[in-house]
Amino acid sequence: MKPVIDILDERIGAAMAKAAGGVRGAAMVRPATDPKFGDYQVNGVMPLAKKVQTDPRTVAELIIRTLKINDICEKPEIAGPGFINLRLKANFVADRLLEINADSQKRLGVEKTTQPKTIVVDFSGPNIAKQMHVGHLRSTIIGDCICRLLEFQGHDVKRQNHIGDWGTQFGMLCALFDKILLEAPRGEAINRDETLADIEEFYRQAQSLYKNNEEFARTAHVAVVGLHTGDGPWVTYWKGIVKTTTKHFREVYDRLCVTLKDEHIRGESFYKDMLSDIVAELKKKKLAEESDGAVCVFPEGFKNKEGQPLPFIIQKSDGAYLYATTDLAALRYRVQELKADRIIYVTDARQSLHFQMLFKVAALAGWAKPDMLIHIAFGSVLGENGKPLRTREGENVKLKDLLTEAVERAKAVVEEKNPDLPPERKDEIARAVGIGAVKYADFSNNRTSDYVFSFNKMLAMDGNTAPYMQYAYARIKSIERKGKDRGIDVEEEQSKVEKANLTEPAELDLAKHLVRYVEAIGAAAVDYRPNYLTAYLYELAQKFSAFYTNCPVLDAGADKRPTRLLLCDLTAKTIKHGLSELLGIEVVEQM
RNA sequence: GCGCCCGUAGCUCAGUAGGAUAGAGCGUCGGUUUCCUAAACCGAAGGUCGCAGGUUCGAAUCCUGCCGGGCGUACCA
Repeated sequence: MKPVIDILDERIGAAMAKAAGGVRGAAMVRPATDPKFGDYQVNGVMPLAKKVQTDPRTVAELIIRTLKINDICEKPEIAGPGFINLRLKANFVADRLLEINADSQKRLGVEKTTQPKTIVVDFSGPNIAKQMHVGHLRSTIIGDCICRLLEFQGHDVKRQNHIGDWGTQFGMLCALFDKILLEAPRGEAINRDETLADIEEFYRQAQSLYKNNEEFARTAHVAVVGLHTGDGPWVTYWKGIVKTTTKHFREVYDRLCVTLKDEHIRGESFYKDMLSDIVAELKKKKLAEESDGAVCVFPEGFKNKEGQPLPFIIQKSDGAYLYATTDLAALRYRVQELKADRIIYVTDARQSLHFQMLFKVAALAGWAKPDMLIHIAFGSVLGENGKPLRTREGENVKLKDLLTEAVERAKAVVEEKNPDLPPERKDEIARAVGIGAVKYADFSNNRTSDYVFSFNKMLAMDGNTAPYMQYAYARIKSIERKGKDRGIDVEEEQSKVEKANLTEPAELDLAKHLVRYVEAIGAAAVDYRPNYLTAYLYELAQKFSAFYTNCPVLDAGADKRPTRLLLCDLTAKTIKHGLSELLGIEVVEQM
């Protein structure tokens, strides 16, 4: 099914070309800014009129005269300085509704792209030996949403979880493992089931020992070398740490309904053997040079505080490599081995300079074209005090704790609102609502802005929140249940609709919005902005609520009820699809 | 200093290649329940879109300057 807006754009575009005698101009069909202007408005007449030096309203008249559109719209109206307003015919909307309902692929009438691309999405990227914290939330869920959107559009998405699993800090940690082993009583092997909390404690111990104990520091250095060369027990310790931590990642991802799996993990260590080659190649290409002992690329257009060229450092003066080096290696790998047409990096906005430089250097080296590299930046999660969210002790808020609190708070609301539900159902609702609220609040904010994290707001029943959306869905499901209780065969009845009967304003309004799901997905995907999707869904839920209060479903007459059941069903399917397929938020049948 | 982002209702925020009278939610005020979940719905009040110029048929949106805030800016990631 071709999106309505695209059909309109084509038809208007053709009529415009005729009217302007070959002078080209975009139709610029947009959703109407106000319902009283209809459903869509044509913004392209005025620029075109300017080109042909004619009064815009006269041009609009000419366009309308040749325009063949009465199969879709009511008579177009010219308004204001030269807008053409378009209002969809109820008949057309009714037909569309049935097409969406008949969509055998269950895609709600949304076509796949005709130009599928291979798109690498780099997101989440937590660190080994540490718990995931609130700083990983946005990258993880926004990245996941982008993957889901692109995949639904038909692209080949390659998720890459670029975890921090390499670096000198692991030398310390491995050295501590070794120490514990040596000091353990004979026969008592190191506990292989150590938890992440243990590892975090080890981490603290190791840091302190490293500072205060020379022998330990030496062992740590040996361990770093050992990790590189693969000698000694070091790699075994490291693998154990990785295993324990990734298990924790998995738990968090599952809880968040994020589609990241173990096979998407390709951490920094994966690229360790490519780093020297990256430096060598950049040197060979005369892009990298030595400066103050470090190997640097000085891409044009970047300046430091003193106005000197700003370096992109790829090798430290002590010979060690940096994340710049790893990122270059990863980038090259993704283009050359994963055959990426596009690479999307989902990280916080503070890293934008790094990515600007990375992309520039990659382009200079000929590893990628600039327009295939995209940094999707996002703002910070702030506490009520307007500063980055932290615990009272000033520590990072652990994601696990944050989600647990969200679920607990949701549980309290369920207990209050619906105390008679069975306990396991309450838990299910609390989980969906609590986790959903955290995710939805993040998605519904503008990606690029910081936002203030507030359990109270995200769990509110009013407004653009997960519970509101989930409630709308649950109410529809309740209608279906009630219908069945009354002996109405809901599926049968709506499947027999041959012509949707959209006479009530609330019905037509809801139906029109359902037809436009594809537009919301397109808008969200093209700018990588989940909030366009949440805005659409919220509007859908609002329109459903209006319909719900104005149009009885089960008590409607035989001429009305089938269409209303159909509207309910398609609304439920759209909400469910948007929430659970595209945003990764669970819906519940009952709240 | 330079660079990036931001400044929209009392509060939190939307505003989809510049479009018509700038929208929600919270809060405030008023109304709706013998009726499919009131975790809902309807209505009202509330704005010099930081300030000043500019570009043009038209600017919250683009350009310039200023004010205010956040972040970044050579060997952390």
